Amino acid sequence: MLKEQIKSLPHECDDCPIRHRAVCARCDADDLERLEEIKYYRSFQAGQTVIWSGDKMDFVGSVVSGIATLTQTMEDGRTQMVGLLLPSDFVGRPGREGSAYDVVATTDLMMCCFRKKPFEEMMETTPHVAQRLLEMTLDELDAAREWMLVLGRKTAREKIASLLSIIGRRDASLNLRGTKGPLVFDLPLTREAMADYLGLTLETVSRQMSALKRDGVITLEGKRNVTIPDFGRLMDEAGDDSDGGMFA
Amino acid sequence: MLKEQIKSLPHECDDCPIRHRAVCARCDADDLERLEEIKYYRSFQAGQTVIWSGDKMDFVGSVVSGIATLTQTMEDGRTQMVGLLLPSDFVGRPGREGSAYDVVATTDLMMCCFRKKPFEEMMETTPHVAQRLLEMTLDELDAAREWMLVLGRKTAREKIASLLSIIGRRDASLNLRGTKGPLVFDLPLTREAMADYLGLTLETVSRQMSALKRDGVITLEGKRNVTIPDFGRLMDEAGDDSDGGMFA
DNA sequence: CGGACGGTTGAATCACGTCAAATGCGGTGG
DNA sequence: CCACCGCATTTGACGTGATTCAACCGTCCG
Repeated sequence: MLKEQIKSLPHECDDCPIRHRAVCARCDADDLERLEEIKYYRSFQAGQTVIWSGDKMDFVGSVVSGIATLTQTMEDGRTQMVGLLLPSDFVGRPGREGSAYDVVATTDLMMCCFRKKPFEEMMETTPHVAQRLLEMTLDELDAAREWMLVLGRKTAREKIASLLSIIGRRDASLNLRGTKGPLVFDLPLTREAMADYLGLTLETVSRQMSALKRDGVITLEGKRNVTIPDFGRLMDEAGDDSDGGMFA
Repeated sequence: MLKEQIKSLPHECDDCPIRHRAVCARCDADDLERLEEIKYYRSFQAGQTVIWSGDKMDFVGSVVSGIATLTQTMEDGRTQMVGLLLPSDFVGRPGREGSAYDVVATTDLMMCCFRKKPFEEMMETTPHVAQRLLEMTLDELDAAREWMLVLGRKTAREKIASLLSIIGRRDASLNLRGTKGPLVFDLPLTREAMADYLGLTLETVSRQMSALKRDGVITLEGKRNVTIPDFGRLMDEAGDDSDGGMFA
């Protein structure tokens, strides 16, 4: 798992796994050529901090593979996750010096970075990048707002079910599987990270996971491998409309 | 208060109160001319619903005056506010048919609306609008994330203090007053709306307001008029760094 | 006057947090 | 191979902050 980094040699954009979803999704060949000039790859090990809140950022970029978290921390140590960065998600904000959040690699992580200054210039001149970034930011805003409902109004059990359904759905859409039949995936988060995501303590997370298992909503193989026998059931537990909002 | 609507006759953009903050902030004379052609004004009374979640939206627009809320509701009636729309804030999402949220006028409200189709076309052709919208959306995303920390990790008392400091600060910046000396403003929200904002019950809101009053953090004149004798003290109660992040 | 509405307050309950101890597992070294 | 450690996780007992349910108040308005 340590030497995975070796295969992290620079890709060509053409065969980049996030080519069609990332901030560069709408770029044409010319745009890509310009991007190639200002881009570079960086890899991080699981647990490593990508940026500290308040630190100066001289790049922006996309998650190519792996998972990272965006967290905010209060002086007394209480922390809340405010973003979960999956492949194709964008990191950093054009037009701002420092990072507003801690960014931490949860798994081994590969990032495609762009030097910030030239990237900002490119945003002014080529519309494709800015358009796509707007679209992605609007999506993130919607996700953040859904998350606010979870944090503000759902019970612990509903929160867990919501998280599992989000990850399960996202995983299914990545792997092009439908939501019929049992859904199996690895939970890429520790109990503590789940707690930070949901505004709970890790003990409560653990208890509710056990409860969902006991009640047959989920099955666990080891601590991290989750299977969902009935996705509709999980949606009910999450308190969500179980209408067909799949593949959003 | 009913006949306020009468003075709501169409403005010229030139003397629009939100000219320099709204989505049109960066537009030049030519851009404005194009906008004028697709814009119209709509007014709403306090309590009126601007759009229901799921309804088709044939416009986007800016809040010119008054306050509106963005809320999400679960089937069983639990509701969470996910946005507080103050003058200059943008409503609606280009490239989407329906509204994802309920939008409700909290006070009497004036909106500057643009027909959606032509607005979307304009976004493609004139960069100023899209650039400004991206900037505003990124700001909203930051606000949503700060709010997530409030919802997930703060106590009831801290939540109330956070809300008061947000409204107080915003009010001070609108009226060009500093945060030195006592700060006085009208609370534009009912206890219930505050509860929906903070993920609390209205009883808890009421109790904590009383507690903050009892402890001298705030003073109330009637139910709605708040004065903050010491803003730093309020920030402490909110659990925020009381550093000088003013006028962001 | 009476009813609607927003707000306050009290008492009882409960969901979740806190504190503490136990379990299980992979890794490391003897 | 086994003893030992570190770490994530589970589980239990207990405390508490926020919700729930309910009574009550003041103001506005027909």
